[in-house]
Parts: sequence; structure tokens; C-alpha cells
Amino acid sequence: MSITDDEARTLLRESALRATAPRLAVLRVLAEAPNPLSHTEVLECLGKTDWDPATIYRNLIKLRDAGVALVASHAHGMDRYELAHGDGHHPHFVCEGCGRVACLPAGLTASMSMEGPWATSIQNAMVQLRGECPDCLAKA
Amino acid sequence: MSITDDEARTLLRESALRATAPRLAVLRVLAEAPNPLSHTEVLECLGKTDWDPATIYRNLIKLRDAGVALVASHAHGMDRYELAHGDGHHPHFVCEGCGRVACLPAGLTASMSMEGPWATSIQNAMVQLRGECPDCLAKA
DNA sequence: ACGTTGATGCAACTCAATTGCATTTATTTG
DNA sequence: CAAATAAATGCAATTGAGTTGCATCAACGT
Repeated sequence: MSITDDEARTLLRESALRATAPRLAVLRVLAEAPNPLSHTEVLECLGKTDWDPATIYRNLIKLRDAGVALVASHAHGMDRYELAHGDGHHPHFVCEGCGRVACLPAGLTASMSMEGPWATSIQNAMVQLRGECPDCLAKA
Repeated sequence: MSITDDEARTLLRESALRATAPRLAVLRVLAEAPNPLSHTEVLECLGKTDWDPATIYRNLIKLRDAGVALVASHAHGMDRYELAHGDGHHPHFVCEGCGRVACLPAGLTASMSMEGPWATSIQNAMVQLRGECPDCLAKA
């Protein structure tokens, strides 16, 4: 997946966010990433820039707060962001070994009978399938 | 839920873990807690003791590694532990507001059509239903 | 172009998680 | 039952993600 500069600017305008250079770059990195990325990983994807890490960090927060991105996983103590595509929620695979997070196809169906005080609180669901990724399995 | 001293010692012996005072205490706290607890929360439940926080921390790790406990949630950057009861996996509710994690009844069924390299990697599933807990809803 | 308001750079700080090492202690063994 | 041994603990220090204050700068609505 990728995103054009115009698409990115439109997306930001719709969310009342200013189209700054680092913000557009973060948006592009997230759009092109096959998996959710942590702050550190976003920095790596950006390569050498003269943008402050805190700026990238704040942009991830902003995008998340605006609903443009979301935190797909907190695994291994790291927030990993992905764009909030309209394609609904999909499950993720989380490697217990290296912590990598991969998107899985949305072929999961779930039904739940929920009662009590929590029922009205539930806003969304997060499904993580966990285990050792192919790489980590190979090492062992 | 609670646990007797004998049950705790047996459980530890089966896992080849020594029955030390802090370890038994951690086990008891986890057994009595209605929700998954973070390291900090375990310390709070223990009250004033002369055990080092690092000791409690390492005990949580040990119990997890031994399969006696598991990390039910990484929400809000904190690992929250619960005993790995035989009652299979149950979903959790995670409050986006305060980060509290609550156990939900295991009334969730899911089916998944999975192919490709990940299929063989999947060892277990984690389901989190997210939103604002009754307390946080009340504040807003 | 101009002003308002949001964004950035820099630096510092918080807090959970983690580790090294010397000492103590629960279990194993003779 | 005491010595041996491997694990657990206490203490102190470190890592690293996440977060924030503040002065400066720039996007964009008028």
C-alpha cells in the first residue's frame, strides 16, 4: 500500500491536522509498511533526517488521536501503529520471540454473549494470535 | 479465588520452582485478584514488606516462564499477570481511559480460516475488548 | 502579506522493565 | 542431619519507551 502526496494532504485536512513535512513522511511510512510499526521502527524507515524523534513521536500520537492511525499492539512494551484503514479490524500475529507484529487477513469471525456492566463499555475488539514467527522458529 | 499454602507449594514443586516466602505471597496475591495485576499493583496488594521490588518482579517472570502465570495484557505499557488457570483462555476488557484490565466470562467463540506461513506459528490467541470502563464513562 | 494557532527542536524527566553481583537460603545428597 | 549446590534475594544501577515544558518556527485561514 502506498499513498500519494495529495491523498495524504486530503486525509490530514479532513482531520484538521496541518500538513507538515514530517507528518506527511510518517503518513507515507505507515502507508507503505506491511506491518504495524513502533516509534523506533518508524524512525528507521525514515532513515537519516533532521527531524527530532520527539516530533515523529508526537505525530504518531496526533494521528492516533485523530483516528487516522491506531495502536495495533502493545506487545513487548512497544506501541505499534498502523493506518486505520476502512477495511475494518483485522487480527495480528505477535511473535513471542522477537516481538514482531504482522497483519493477518481478516478471516476471523467471532460472536460473543456479553452481559453486565461491561457490555455497554465495549467499543472495539483486538485479536492477537501469538506464537513464534517463522524466523524465530527457524532459529530454535 | 484463593489458594492454600499447600496448593501453592505443590504448584511450585510441579514447576520445579522453590517455595520461597515472596514467591508464595505473589502466588496468593495473583490467586485472590479478580483481575490481572501489574508489577506495581502486586506490590500494592502485598502492602508493606521488606521484599525488594526486583524480587517480586523476578518472581512474576519466573511464574510466567514456568507457565504458572501469564501476561494477560500489555495495555498502557504495563505487563499485567494472572494465573494460568486450566479454564482455558478468556477475553479481557481493557479500559482505554485508565488502563485497568478486567476478566470477562469466556463466552466468546471464534473461528478462523488461516493459511500461509503463519498458520503453523500460532500457539494461542489473545482477545481484548476495549473501550471506557464504567468508572471512566461516569467521569465523562 | 499577516496573524493565529498548531508544530517543531531541544533537553530533561518518568517509570516499567531489566541486569550484575555478592549474599542468603531452599532443596538435594551423602 | 549436615554439607553441597543451584536457585533466589537485596541492592544498586541501567536501559529504553513514553512523555512533557518551553522557546521558536511555520502552516493556513482571512
